Amino acid sequence: MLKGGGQSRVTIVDIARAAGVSKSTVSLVLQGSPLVKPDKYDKVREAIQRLGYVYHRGAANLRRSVSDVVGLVINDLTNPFFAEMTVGLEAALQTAGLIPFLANTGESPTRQALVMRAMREHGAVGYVLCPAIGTNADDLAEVRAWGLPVTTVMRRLLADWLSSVTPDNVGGARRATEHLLWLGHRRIAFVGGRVGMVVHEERRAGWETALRQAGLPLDPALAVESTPNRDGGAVALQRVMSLADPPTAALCFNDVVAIGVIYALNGRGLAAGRDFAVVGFDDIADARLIHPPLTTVAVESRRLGEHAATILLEQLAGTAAGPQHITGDARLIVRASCGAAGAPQPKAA
Amino acid sequence: MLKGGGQSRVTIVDIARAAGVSKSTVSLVLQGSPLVKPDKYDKVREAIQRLGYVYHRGAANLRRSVSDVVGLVINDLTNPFFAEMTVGLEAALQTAGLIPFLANTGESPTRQALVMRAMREHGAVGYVLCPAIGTNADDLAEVRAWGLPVTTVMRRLLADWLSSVTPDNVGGARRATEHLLWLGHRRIAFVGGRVGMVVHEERRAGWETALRQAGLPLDPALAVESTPNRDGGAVALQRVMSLADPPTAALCFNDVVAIGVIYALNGRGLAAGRDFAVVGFDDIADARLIHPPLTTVAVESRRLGEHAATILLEQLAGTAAGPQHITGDARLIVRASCGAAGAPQPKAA
DNA sequence: CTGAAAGCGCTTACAG
DNA sequence: CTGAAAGCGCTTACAG
Repeated sequence: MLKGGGQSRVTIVDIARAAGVSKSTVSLVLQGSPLVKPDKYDKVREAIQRLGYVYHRGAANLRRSVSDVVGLVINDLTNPFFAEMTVGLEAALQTAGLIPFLANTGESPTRQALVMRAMREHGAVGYVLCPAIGTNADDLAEVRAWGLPVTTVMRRLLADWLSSVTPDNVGGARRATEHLLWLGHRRIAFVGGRVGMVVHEERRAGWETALRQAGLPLDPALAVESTPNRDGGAVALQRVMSLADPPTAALCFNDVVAIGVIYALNGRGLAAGRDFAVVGFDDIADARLIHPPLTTVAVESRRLGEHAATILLEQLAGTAAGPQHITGDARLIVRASCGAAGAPQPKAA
Repeated sequence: MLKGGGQSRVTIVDIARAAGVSKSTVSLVLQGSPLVKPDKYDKVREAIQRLGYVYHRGAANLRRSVSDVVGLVINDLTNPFFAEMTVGLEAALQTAGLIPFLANTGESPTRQALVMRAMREHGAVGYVLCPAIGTNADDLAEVRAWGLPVTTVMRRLLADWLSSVTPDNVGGARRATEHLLWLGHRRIAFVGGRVGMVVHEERRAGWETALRQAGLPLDPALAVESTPNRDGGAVALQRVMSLADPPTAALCFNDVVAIGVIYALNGRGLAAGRDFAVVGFDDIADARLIHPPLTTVAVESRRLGEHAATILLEQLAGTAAGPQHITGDARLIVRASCGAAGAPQPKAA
């Protein structure tokens, strides 16, 4: 609200006067029209340079009743996984000539609503949304009423008007669990995350499916919730290890939780990959750098962002009929923390 | 460019008709003017709700010749340090009622220029810029010509028209080096970063100052450049350890480099904090979680972003005369990697 | 190939 | 307290 454009702004009228043409001609030059004669074209360009003219896209869009801004509404940019995804998203949209409004909601549904409305008032014609924890479909009722395309990414919401891009959480968790079973484990925990988070439900479902298909009983005590961070992982591990019949392996909600688990194992004098098998999910940058390197399910964060951009672009172009859904890859990457590869560093207990 | 606002947009004229008032009255209601009688006021609000009107801020700003958008141009959002800083920045600006256009340049000066121009065309009235590596003042000549306030954050540029917010790199590096000297080290390396990066120059200057004040000779072989990431840290450590007279301690360009150094030490059978002292810079989240916990210089990333927001707001309000400069804190945090605290985990060589 | 005129959605003096 | 009119910076038929 604060500020004007400085001293009186240079407009196409000024350019027209300086170049000795009408303002329509200037407008045509601005749009690269072939209708303008080269000599006038050059005069206009020269005047633009000389007067330091800057195109007022808002005015143009107002007249044409179009807009090229899209909203990117992200739950938590300080999480490297989401940051990576956002970067892929933003680059793809920018390449397509759209101008992305990017906002961080810090996992606050309230701020999310505020920000989406501000973007709308500024002409957003579509959104990519990674919803804040606790967002439900009702929170988006106002957004829905706008009738604009919205694509959720990573966190699916239960609403049929939304497009979505998610990794194959169920399949990835199933394959990871199958790998642990193949290594001979029979007591496999599922550690971390919160019931109610869609991602948690899906990954846990993959774990359950693998156990069921192996004919193993489902012990509810082996699935323990936590905050989805390192501390949560550490706490959850303590919980599960204090069971009468503790597990020998854990599939973790994500890599960050898995790293917490590895530290907690160290604290108990146990080494991941030797005394206990740990598998993560996401394949964040830290996964390969921690000791032992973390076996995990790789999710292509940047690609997920690009997929979301693709869907949004199709919706905006009107070539897509109704909401679209893309499921991204979730590939098991075997490193040392599950004990399948030889851990490179010999350690005394 | 793609898209109109869907089916014909609801405007204040529609609201005026529906509420049986003139459009000026609607406009006054929108601005919360006390001039409108309560009964008409309510009628208007009701019509707004019923017709699903959304305020067209672009049109309003065009008419008033003002704008509330500011540009946030960030080098690399996938780096947790910059992500954190950005979040502080964005929140502060949003709270002030501005609407921040956030863009990631991926360390590309070209993309940076493109993005800043696009923002300008969309009405940006000021910028906070964390410049891409390799940006020099000339790259910003066009930006400068716009005459808008620009605040750089973290990476200072040599240009007197820019405001800046930076941590106390020189002081922090000096204090860290003094601590290593106090612990008895005499061969202290400065590892990582690239000559030409202002941050590198400043931190290196702090290291040099401490050595000089201690009366120690400056051995140029002890300062080795690297890419500012883990791999760079690992490579740089190898370089410095292969000297005829290797160091016993290293001040690292940043924490990420320091973590690379710690891993490389492990690879040589050495333990940071016991066989070799390592100090980082930044205090990223990983610093306290790695083993051994990293002694480092804490930079308040979020605060830096908030400082930058403060400066920009003052410039926009016109209360600041000329460019402003803020230097943020840089506090030494002693953990185990420098050997001052007892490393908690006993390990065999 | 170029110029005069209308209009995008809003705000703001200015009458009444 | 409210309405008619002009105008922000642009684009787009429409004449010529």
